[in-house]
Amino acid sequence: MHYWLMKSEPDECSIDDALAVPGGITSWSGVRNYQARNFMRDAMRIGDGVLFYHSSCPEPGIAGLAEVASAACPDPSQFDRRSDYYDAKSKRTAPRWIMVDVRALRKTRLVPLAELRRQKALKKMWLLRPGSRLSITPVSAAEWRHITEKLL
DNA sequence: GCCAACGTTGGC
DNA sequence: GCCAACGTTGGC
Repeated sequence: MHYWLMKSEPDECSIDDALAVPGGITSWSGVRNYQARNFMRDAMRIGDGVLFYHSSCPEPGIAGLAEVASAACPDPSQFDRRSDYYDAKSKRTAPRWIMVDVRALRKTRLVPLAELRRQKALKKMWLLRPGSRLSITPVSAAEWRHITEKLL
């Protein structure tokens, strides 16, 4: 069992948007970073806990809880010429990019990035590393417990 | 809108 | 395989 923090721009898909879909299932497509891809491919399992994070917005922070709802599969957007995420170098016989399904579980209060930074217990959280930009980052069990039990 | 930090690309 | 140039991310 692992835990993750996954960033989404609320303009694109907010926690409200994700919860509004029947079943709460969102295809987490569009990841175009190898390290983030490798986390999905190598370490994510169905049922893993997910902190749903709003990024690139007026109030960046944790906005909800979710879970991994599928195994990794090829991300169709890489083959779609009209998609922003089209990758001409990716072949159907050897897809470069993958996605998982994420099931939104509930909205939480918004825990702002600045508040996360103030938590001693979260000092080592990947998200808070200087210069960290990864859209999918691991969360330790201790970090998960601290956030879900003390901050939400 | 700025810009620092990263990641990727491609010439050599 | 190096590394400069370029593109992207994302907080502020």
